[in-house]
Amino acid sequence: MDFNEKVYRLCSQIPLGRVSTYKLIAQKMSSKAYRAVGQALKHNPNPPIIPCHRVVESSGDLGGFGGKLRSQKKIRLLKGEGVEIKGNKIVDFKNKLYRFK
DNA sequence: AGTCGAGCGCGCA
DNA sequence: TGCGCGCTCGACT
Repeated sequence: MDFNEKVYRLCSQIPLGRVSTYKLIAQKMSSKAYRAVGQALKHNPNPPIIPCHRVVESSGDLGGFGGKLRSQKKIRLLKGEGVEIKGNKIVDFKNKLYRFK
């Protein structure tokens, strides 16, 4: 089980209308390589299977794909899934946060 | 309170 | 082999 495979697995476990954070994912795999998680998702080998756009920063911000990158469409898609986004922040982030039980 | 720097793991040059 | 990244947190200001 490679590092990024775990990441992919966890991401795919995120229910519809929920989001998660890099930190939680890293902690779930007993690592503190938060950035590595982001990189793994960035390289994302299975776009349709892995909802990388549901993974955001722990502060509730979208992260790199929201404000910095031009991936505004992902936000649009995310909204369509039930995750409301205001600017580059997630509305009721804590409420929608999925903790990988 | 806000800013700065370090540290993790993987991918690419 | 070395550096950067879709980040996070602790320490200092």
